[in-house]
Amino acid sequence: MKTQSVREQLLEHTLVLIRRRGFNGFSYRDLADLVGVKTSSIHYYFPAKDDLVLEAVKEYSARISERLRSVDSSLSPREQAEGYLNFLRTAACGDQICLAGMLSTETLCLPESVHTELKQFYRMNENWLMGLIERAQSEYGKVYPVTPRALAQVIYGALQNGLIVARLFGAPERLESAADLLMASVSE
Amino acid sequence: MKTQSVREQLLEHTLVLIRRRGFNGFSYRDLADLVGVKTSSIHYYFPAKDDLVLEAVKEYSARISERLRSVDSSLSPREQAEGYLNFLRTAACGDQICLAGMLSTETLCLPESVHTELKQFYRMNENWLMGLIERAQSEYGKVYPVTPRALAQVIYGALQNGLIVARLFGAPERLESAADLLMASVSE
DNA sequence: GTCTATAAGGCGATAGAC
DNA sequence: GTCTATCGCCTTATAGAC
Repeated sequence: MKTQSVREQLLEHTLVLIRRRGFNGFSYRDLADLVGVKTSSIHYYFPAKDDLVLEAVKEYSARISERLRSVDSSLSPREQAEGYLNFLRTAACGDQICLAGMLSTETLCLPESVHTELKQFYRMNENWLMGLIERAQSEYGKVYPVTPRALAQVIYGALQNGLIVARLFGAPERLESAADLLMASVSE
Repeated sequence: MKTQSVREQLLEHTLVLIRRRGFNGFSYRDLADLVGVKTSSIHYYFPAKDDLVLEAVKEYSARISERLRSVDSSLSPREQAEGYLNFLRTAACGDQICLAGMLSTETLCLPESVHTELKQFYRMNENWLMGLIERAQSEYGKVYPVTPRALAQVIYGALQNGLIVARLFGAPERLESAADLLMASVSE
């Protein structure tokens, strides 16, 4: 466990708070107590709550981007999908959903700058899944009832909802219907 | 426009407020101002905010239940699905997502009684879609890469996420990828 | 039923000492 | 950088008059 600066600790706990309770579901006091500072110290690093959430979504997006980028593309689409799903399965066993999935329901309460980041996040994940599907299509000659783009959007949306519903039902296996469709879509 | 009792007006505006901004995103003051009463009057009908949200989700669920029940089951699966989608398309053109889709992200802030209603709501919609898919399977001899139950869960989750993302992107057509998969799944 | 008044505390945010 | 102190407002909720 590496030592973190106060700013890093604030951002880290903000990620957790948002993924658990949403932008409107936590306060500066909650965050300050977790880090062990006073609320006024948060304002030193993040003048307004909008600044905090913007930095949080940028950080979260950067982490997922790095994770996608680090996937070994010499693996088969099936193996790549399995790795992607195992990451989501870990989340489905806890009480945190995707940060973007949470914030996108709070769209009307968030500034344009956050919308921009959230849209980019969705596109990044959909495009990555679409790449897998297209490769399975060209290499295995698979045929789909809808376009690879539409299928990627459906699967990604179902995975997002799967995390939400897994937590609601207290049943991580709720993610598996979407996982099954993804695996079926990229398998030979 | 029928005259509504104060209680009915409160519930009606609560549905809109939750679908726009979520449970943590509106206050008794917001609601009171919309109806034109004082906040203390809300407490007369709904002692606590938890009571208000519970009644709201029950009312919303009853409306969707009635809508599903009233679908003419002599229509083809394709026609039934088209009607279901047109209802969702109307929502996707406004700024309100599904009430259950919104509240399910706020699970950790809501009482057990609301969880129970939300779970029942998800099951109702998934079962209805599964019925369509199973009928298409038996009547048209369609084969799916996953079970009808899993496919119904995937499609319903993708439709829920579709409403959220349609609003985020300001693009109602974002719902169409999930709509396309549903239509492909129930067409001859 | 609806109101006024108020309780008791939480909210984001700022000023200024250290 | 972090603190104390405070501002001004909002929050849910209740008591009691009408």
